[in-house]
Amino acid sequence: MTNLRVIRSMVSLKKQVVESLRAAIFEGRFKPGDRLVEREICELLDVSRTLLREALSQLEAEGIIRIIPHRGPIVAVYTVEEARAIYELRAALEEMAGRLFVERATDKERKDLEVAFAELKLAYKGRQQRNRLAVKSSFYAALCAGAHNPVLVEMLRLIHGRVTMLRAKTLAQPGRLSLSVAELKDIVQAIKRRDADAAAAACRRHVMNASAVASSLMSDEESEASATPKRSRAAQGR
Amino acid sequence: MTNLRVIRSMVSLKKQVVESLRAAIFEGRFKPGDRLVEREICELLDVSRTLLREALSQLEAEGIIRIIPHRGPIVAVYTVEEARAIYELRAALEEMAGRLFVERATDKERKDLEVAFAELKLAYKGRQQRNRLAVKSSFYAALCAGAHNPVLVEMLRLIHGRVTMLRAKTLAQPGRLSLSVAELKDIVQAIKRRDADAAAAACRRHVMNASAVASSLMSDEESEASATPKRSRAAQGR
DNA sequence: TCGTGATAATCGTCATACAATCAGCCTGTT
DNA sequence: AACAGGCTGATTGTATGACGATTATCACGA
Repeated sequence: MTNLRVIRSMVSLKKQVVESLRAAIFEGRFKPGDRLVEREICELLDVSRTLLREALSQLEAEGIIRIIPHRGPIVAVYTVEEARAIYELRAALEEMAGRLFVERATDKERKDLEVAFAELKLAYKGRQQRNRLAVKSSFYAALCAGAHNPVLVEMLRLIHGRVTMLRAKTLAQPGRLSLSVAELKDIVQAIKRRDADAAAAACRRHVMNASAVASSLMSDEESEASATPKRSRAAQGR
Repeated sequence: MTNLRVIRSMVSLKKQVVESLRAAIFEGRFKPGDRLVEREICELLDVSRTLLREALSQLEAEGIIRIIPHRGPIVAVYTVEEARAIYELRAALEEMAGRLFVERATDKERKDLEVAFAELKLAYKGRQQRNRLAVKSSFYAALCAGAHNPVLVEMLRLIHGRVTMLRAKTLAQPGRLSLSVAELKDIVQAIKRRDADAAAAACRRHVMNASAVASSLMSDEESEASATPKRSRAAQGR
């Protein structure tokens, strides 16, 4: 059954714009707090303001930018406490995913997960940063697929977006890599044993470790920021 | 400290449009599957298509409408299995909220919750449907406030939106009311005892009961719907 | 130094336009 | 009668340009 379909992937320009902006932000080409002036971005992407604004609306709904009335969109800035909240929720959701996977995944899905993990283990030995993100993301995709809960997957997508932004700095933490692989291995093994509680616990542990690293980094940076005389920010009326 | 602020409730027209549409859908003025033709809605709300489309984008992100390429937006239709997924996630989130409330709520927040529950108990004795929704929503608001996790609250908002749509039919289920109050009472009491596990369990139980009712109703309706041949809508202009 | 007003930059919203696509109808052919 | 194909109208996707409203900037005078 070869795929005869015509390209037809006219993915509606708008989606292209959304993805392009999201990618740009995740890659750090726009940093938290940066203003995204509409006309500039229009020229950059070569689309109309109408369309761009629709895309920005969507990104705001995803929580990766904030649109301040009459000032325009800025890349979202998370406070330490929001970061904690994000990881806390992520822990709950991934715990749930791990448990559901054990309860519901088909044999094929279990196989897929193991394959994804094998690839991940391999990629983490190498040195390419790029590859790692892709591989990790496909590991998560496999985990999500086995949970058989589309709404959970949707929420995890949102949360992972926010985590990606937080991780902008956390990345490339020395020693964290091998630890991370070990944690994921725990998950995979618990799943293999069909031990739902252990899988859930392993998922939660993995997130909480990541959270600990991230939040220690963030608080460093925060204190350093508050020590630096920062340009005064306009009061946001309450 | 009187409030001198000028009205300034220029809540950005766009937000008004979003809220107006959301309310209309929740009230059942548009039903799942209905097409939302852009120009008609424009006239209805007396706003430009530009603005309307931004609002629709946002509603799509919230998951209460779906935009089908080149066919336009329709009110979201959930399958039985999506409904199950929604309640499943809601259970997990509210369980989390209940637990966090016990762990973190201030005395004032605990008091607020009890007040909200008292009002709810009262309102459920009365006969006004309207009031009940408002009161229940403020009960949840109190619960969320004490959890001290803004991201959780955000996700719960999304989920509750979907539940509201599912509940369009589930509502006014006889006997469910007093049961529901009893379940909420369990939550409040567990919280009063500062028993996090019990509070979490009570929250989960409450959602799972609601889920059971909803899904039995839905499956009834589903079988009936598949038996009835759907009618096509006729064009009115002649 | 501090207000204060003028000025520029940017956003919020609108009206309009047009190509691309979809849905239903018509028609001609078999 | 059935059906392929084409025509037409409705609707969406995207672009353009405009204009008032609001915020930010900055120079200027008390």
